[in-house]
Amino acid sequence: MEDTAAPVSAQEQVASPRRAPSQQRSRERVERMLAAASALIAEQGSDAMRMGEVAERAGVSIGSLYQFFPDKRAIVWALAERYTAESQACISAALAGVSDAEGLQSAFSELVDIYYRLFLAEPVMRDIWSGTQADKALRQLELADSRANAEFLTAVLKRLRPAVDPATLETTAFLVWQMGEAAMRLAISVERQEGDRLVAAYKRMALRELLAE
Amino acid sequence: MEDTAAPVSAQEQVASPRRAPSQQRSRERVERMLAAASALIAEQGSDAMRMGEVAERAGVSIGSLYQFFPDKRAIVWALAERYTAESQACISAALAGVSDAEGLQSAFSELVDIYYRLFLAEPVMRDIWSGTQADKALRQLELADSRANAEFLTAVLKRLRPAVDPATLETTAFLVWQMGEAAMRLAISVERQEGDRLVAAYKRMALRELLAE
DNA sequence: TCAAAATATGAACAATCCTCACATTTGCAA
DNA sequence: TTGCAAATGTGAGGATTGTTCATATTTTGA
Repeated sequence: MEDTAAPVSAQEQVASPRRAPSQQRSRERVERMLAAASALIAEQGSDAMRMGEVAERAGVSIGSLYQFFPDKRAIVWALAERYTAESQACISAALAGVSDAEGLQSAFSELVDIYYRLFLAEPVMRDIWSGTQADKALRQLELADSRANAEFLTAVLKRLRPAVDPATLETTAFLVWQMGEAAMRLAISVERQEGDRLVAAYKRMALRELLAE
Repeated sequence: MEDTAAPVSAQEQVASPRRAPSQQRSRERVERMLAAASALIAEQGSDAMRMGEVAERAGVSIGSLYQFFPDKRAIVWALAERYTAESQACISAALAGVSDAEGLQSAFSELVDIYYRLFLAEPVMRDIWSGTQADKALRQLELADSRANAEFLTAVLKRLRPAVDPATLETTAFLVWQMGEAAMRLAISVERQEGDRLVAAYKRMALRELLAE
C-alpha cells in the first residue's frame, strides 16, 4: 500500500506516456481511480467498465483519469501488475525452501490450492486474467509473470534432478505453470464440483510430470 | 461446404434473432460476408475488424449484414462454428479405431501435430480461439467443442483401462484436451523454437497421463 | 399478374473512448 | 510573503464505430 508503483510503468509498454503523480493529492486520487475501477470490474467485468463511470465513482473528472492513464487498458494493466507482484512474492516464499520430492509435493499442492481459492474469491483477478488472451500488453505481462514464477519451480527441479538438462527442466516448469493457469481458468468457468475435480486432476498430472524420471 | 448451417443457429445462443437466408441470392451474399470477415480477421484480427469494412468488402450494404447477423460477435461465432465442425470430424476419425496403448500414442501424437500446424497456419482460427476467454458465447462454444472432442478420447481410455472409474477417465480426458488447447495458444505466442519445445513437452506430459496406471 | 414475403439500402442514431484548451492548485525560489 | 512555473483538474466536444429503421427493390407463389 505504501509506495504503489506509479501507473506510469504500465504505459512504458502500453501506450503514449502520461505524467506520474508526484503530489500527495494526485497519488491519493490515482488510488481512488484504481479502487473505483476495481469495484466496477468486480461488478460487471472489465469489458463493461466505462471510463466515465470510473471517473464518477472515483469522484474525479474524466480528464483527470486520462492525466494518469493513457487509455482504458492501462487501468486494467495497472491492477494486473499489482496482482502479479503480490502473488510472485507468495510463490517465491512457498518454493524457496523445497529440497526434496516430498517437499515439492506438499508445497506445490498447497500452492495450487491457494491459487484456486484466490481465483474463486477474487472476481477482479479472474476477469483480468481471462482477458489476457485478447489484450496484447496483458498477455505479455502474464507471460513474463509466468516465466518468473516458473523459474522458482525450475530452481527446485534443478536441485531435485541435477542430471537432467536444465533447458528441459525450464521448459517443463514453464509448461506446468501455464497449464496450471489454464486449469484454473477452466475450473472457474464450469460447475464448482467439476472445477474441484479438474484442479485435483491437474495437480496429479503436474506432480507426476515434475517428479518423473 | 454444401449446406453451411445458417448463421441463425448462432443467434439462438447469442443475441436477438435474425432471418435465415432462404433464397439462393441471399445465401450467396451471406457467404461473401463470411469470406470478407474471414479475410479481415486474418489481416488485422477480429477486434480490429470493422462492420463497415466487412460490408464493403463483401459488396453489400451495412444493413444487409445486420439482416443476417444480429451483431458483430455473431459473425465471429459463425466462423468459429465452422471450424469446430470441421475439426471435430477430423478428431473423431483419428481416434475412432484406437484400441491399444501404441495406437493411442501414435494417434494422439499425430493429432497434436496436426492441431499445432493448423494453429500456426490459420490466423483466423488462432484469432478466434484467442478471443475465447473474453467472449462468453465463444467460450461456451469452445467448451462444448472441447467436451465433444474429449469424449472421443474418453472412449479410447475406457477401452484401454476398463478398471478405472469412468468419471475419472472423463475428467482426465477433458483436462488433457483443454491443456492441449492452452499449450497451443501458448506455443504460438512465443518464439517458434520454444513453441515447438513446449508442444513436444505437452505431448509427453499428456501421454504420460493418458497411459498411466 | 400481382400481392405478400424476403431482401437491400444507407442515412441517422447512440454509445463510448479520448483530446484539448483553459482553469485551478501546489511547490518553491527569491 | 510573493510570484511564477509546474503539476493537476475540468468537461464539452471530436472522432470512431456498432446498430437501427423507414423505405425501396426483388423474389416467390398462387
